[in-house]
Amino acid sequence: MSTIRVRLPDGSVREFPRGTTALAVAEAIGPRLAKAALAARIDGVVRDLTTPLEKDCDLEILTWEHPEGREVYRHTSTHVMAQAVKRLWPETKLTVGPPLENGFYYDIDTPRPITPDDFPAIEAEMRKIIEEDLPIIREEVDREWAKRFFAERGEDYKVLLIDKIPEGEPITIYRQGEFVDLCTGPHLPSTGRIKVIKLMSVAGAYWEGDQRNKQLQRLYGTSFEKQSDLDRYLKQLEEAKKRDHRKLGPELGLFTFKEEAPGFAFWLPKGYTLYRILENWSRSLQEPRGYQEVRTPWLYSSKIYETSGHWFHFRENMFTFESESQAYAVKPMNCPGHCLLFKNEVRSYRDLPLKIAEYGPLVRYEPSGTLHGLLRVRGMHQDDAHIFVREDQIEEQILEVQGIIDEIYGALGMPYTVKLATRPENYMGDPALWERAEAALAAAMEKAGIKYELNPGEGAFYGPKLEYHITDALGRTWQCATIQLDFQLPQRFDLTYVDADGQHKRPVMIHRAIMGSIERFIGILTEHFAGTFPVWLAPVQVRVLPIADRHHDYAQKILSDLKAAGFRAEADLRNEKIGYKIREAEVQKIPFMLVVGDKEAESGTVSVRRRGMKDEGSMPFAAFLDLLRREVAEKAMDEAARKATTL
RNA sequence: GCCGGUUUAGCUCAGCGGUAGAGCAACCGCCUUGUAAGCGGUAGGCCGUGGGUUCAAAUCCCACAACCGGCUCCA
Repeated sequence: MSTIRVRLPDGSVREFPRGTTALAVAEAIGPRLAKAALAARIDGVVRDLTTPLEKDCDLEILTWEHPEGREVYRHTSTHVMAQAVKRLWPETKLTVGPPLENGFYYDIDTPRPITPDDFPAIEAEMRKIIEEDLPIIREEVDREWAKRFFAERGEDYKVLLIDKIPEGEPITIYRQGEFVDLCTGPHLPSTGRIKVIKLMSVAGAYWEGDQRNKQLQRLYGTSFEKQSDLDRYLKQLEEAKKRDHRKLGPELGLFTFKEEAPGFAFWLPKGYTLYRILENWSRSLQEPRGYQEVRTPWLYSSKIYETSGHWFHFRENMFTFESESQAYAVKPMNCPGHCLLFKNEVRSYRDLPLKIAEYGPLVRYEPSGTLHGLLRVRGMHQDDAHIFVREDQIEEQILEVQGIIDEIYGALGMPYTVKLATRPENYMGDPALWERAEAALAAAMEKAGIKYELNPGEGAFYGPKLEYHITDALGRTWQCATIQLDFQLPQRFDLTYVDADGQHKRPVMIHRAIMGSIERFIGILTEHFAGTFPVWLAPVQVRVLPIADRHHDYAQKILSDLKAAGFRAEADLRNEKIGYKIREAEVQKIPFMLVVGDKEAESGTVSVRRRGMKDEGSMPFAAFLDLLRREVAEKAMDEAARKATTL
């Protein structure tokens, strides 16, 4: 039979001579499709456009509109980049170069470090390679031949990579001009198909991601079909930069960092207001559920961490020192202290579940290179709690915590997904207990009707954990809330309670945090809302703007009434035009501006303007207070906040 | 911690061997102001810190620190 039947995505079936390439099929369908074609999905597998079709199949032509099409485009782009680098520095050794969501990178071992100053030369060479429109040819080769081939070319890493390919799998190489790379593909038909390229940055990266291995140069780039798409992407990056909490925090007077205390935030009055709102919100959800808040020491003898196991597992990450020949550490987490509190009294089964909450300071040594604004700090405070339970209470307690999580993330409009992190390599304790703990967490999620993924080997050393990954306005995910089940610390601290039968029994410990580090949480919220906090969170809710000096008395009266009603307000009494005052309030993202002049002072009204909106006209001051009360009580999201969180 | 980069006025940045500059903010005047920047003036800097090269260093070299982009790590 010399023809084959090809079924297209719309269900239609067309016949072609056997051996017709996917690209030829695209051409037969239409010249525009052929021009846009980047790759082909043949019976569900993404392949080169140049792949000959040998039998009846399903065929989909992939273009820029398909994520897989973009991936192929970026994958070829990274080959072009590698080729350019090899032309400029032939001694360069290649390792791996995958596509990314918005670009690509290649990890290379270069004779000297690449710097951004080299980018223009590399980009120019890339454009030349694109200009040359080199055909890209796939070849399946013999394993030994490939090893010899790459060894001769000095591509030592490629030889190592070949050894990692499982026996029996085909070894494929791709050629474009003088450049040959070990690669599974697929790729574009020729280098000329790439239109717009740009190198983005260069960074260090370890071979195989292992710190003990040699550090390579990771060269990042991106590519698009249209210049306008690149421009839009660069603009997006600019926008993201504008809502960077490290920029917004100081601008909005929330917090600042100083060289004298790396990794610690200075909370400015407005930021600390926000901080206290979040902390008190947490209290208001926990106290009715029977949590008891404590404050425990922040400096401990190393002995307590030897007991807990942290000394062995995390000594390198604690600030430790010696005093009177005794080793001490600044508290990096609350659990050991809470274990001591549990032991402070004889506990009855009637005391369980015992919920101990603490918002105290924690200090962890984070290596200097890892610090990142509020998102990675050395000094922090968690909305932390430990729940001591009987084994039969585990499920109900996890479900209760689940309720708090839903309330908090629901109010903030942040969806989450759950992962169950299981026993890591450096685990402590009896594997049988681990299995029970993992099963208990899984059962609780089943009961709550929440789907979860497994995150194998990512649990804490003392127990498995449920990780809540929340998604922010920019679509990034953050792990904030966590529920961890721990059979180990109760054992190591020899915690017991007296059960109904008079026997001493071992409690189980649930470690849980919902916002996680409040510092980090504020960093995330700042970027999520782009600083446009909804009125119930905003450090300043209202700013009163008098038109002229003669309205200052009325403005002051409005201000003091707002404060008396429990709102966070300020007045702008500077000698400036109203437009100027409004601009400043807008820049500070204050939810409500109250303009007051002759008309308002006479009639006891205020002229209301919401941030991001126009003048909304005047209303009696009492009516405005009602409006404000309602929006705060409802945790309402105003138009500007909604806009900031929906991109 | 590792690789690369950056560090000049409160902020954003220019200056890149020859006596420190701009805009915005701040302060002081004038204007008494009606919904996103009124006008004029004043003041402000051991050019991240410490060494070195040079007749001369913000500028060149070295070390350290902080920060930025990544990597590794994250109880």
